[in-house]
Amino acid sequence: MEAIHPQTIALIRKLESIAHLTPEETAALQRLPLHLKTVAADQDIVSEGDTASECCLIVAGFACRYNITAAGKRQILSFHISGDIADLQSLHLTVMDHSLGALIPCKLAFIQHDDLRALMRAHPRLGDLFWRDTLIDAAVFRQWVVNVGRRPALTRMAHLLCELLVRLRAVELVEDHAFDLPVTQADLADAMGLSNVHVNRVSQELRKLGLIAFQGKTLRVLDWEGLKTTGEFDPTYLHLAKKDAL
Amino acid sequence: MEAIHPQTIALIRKLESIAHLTPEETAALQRLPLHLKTVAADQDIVSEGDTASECCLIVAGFACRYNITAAGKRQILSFHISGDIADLQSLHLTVMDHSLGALIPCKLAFIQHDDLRALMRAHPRLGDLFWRDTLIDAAVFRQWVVNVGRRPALTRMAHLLCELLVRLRAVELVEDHAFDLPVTQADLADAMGLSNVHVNRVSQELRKLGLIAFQGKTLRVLDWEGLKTTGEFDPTYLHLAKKDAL
DNA sequence: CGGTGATTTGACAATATTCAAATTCGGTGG
DNA sequence: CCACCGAATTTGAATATTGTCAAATCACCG
Repeated sequence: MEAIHPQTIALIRKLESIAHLTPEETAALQRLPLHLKTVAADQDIVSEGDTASECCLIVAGFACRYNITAAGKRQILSFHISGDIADLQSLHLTVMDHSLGALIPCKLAFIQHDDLRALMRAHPRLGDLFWRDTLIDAAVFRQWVVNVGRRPALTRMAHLLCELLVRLRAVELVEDHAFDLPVTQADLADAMGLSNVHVNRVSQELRKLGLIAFQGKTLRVLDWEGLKTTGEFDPTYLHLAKKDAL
Repeated sequence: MEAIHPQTIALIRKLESIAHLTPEETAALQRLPLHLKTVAADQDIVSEGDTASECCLIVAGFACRYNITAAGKRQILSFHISGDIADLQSLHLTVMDHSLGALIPCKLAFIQHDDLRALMRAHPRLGDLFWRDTLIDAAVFRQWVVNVGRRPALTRMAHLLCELLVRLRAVELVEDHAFDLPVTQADLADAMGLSNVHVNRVSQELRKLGLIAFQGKTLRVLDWEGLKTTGEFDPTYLHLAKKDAL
């Protein structure tokens, strides 16, 4: 009998945010064999060009996928939080076309592709759910294309913060409209396709508008409706199952 | 016995570009029930907010997925060509978070979700292949984030043209480094997050550099190596099975 | 406290946008 | 076959947004 892994709690919470799980499915997820690991801040978890035979579940921390252009500029492609399998696509695209890096120290749990495949064979609905998860991933990429391509800097930043709040709330990491945002303005700049200087100015403006406030590394949303309006934010693209309090 | 549908040739060619198909799989694809339809230029095929129960195979033409921002600006998210199932994601994300529109008159073949599900049940490898296809879709979105977020306009346009050439060549729509590009500069602008005026200037520069030439609506790549270099183009992210002549 | 990294500020430059008008292209009808 | 029409492309000038560089201040951690 395999052990029950407490690290899967985050994963189960995440999957429950996008679909319903049966007790059998939950139990099967809890029995997934895991290889635990911690990585320091600014370390690559998987690098562009690598051939993957396992997927990386973020148990705790804050990670991102990114690419470096020929000109040496970094573009962050997505942020990943507790419960995310950040490189689920490696199941069918074994060579990495981007890197996965830790933005702060992270607790990780690696799952062998073979174990995932066995799980999906035994529980086809979980297979569909994992597929759905990668499709939501893609929906987020699409919104980022819109954000970076067509929204001015202030709107862009508001939108990104809205997305983070909703995603973090889905896995119960938001309390009273406040959450940990343990990244630098330079990281945010690389996510939004802006310079760090400009992010700083836009961040100040969001604060002057009374929409947000920083208390150290925790971000408090002071005016959720205002932030959503400023960010033109519509959470449909996150395809959450529980649509409460959006 | 179901009929064999010639419209599936494009789909089969496309799928063969990203994986190998067995004769049985090919035969099963050819028997897929199709609803044929044609749409005029600038018509929506599926609109944001719609609930989908079928997927749209592009048999011929040129389509795009797009979003309109609150400020009324359009961001094109992807271009779709012969052989693409442009909204395969609707299989697991039934409400559309973006629209699918025809850029020129298109021949379409709609496939019911139920028929696709039956096909995948009978041929699990095809299920994996469709999943893989949506993952490549996501990989393209990621590259577009990089393109729009971190590459200057000239590089951005070169990269987009490289991508189109490689994708079109994979379905045998490129002859002698030339292909049909039946879209306006305004369409390209909306794909790259630029203004139409700037696209015009950048297009002129690519021509002055001797990298490309237009003959009406057909684009001829005069210097493929140069265009790849200018566009910082690495086709890995397209995850093609046949890597010849990249 | 001291030092390192993050944030903030200011001045200036570069890139891209907007607006408006001119030109070219492609198709259509006389 | 040519004239004409609307759409697409091209051009120019002025403007806006964002980037770059450099320095100053702030904040956290040992």
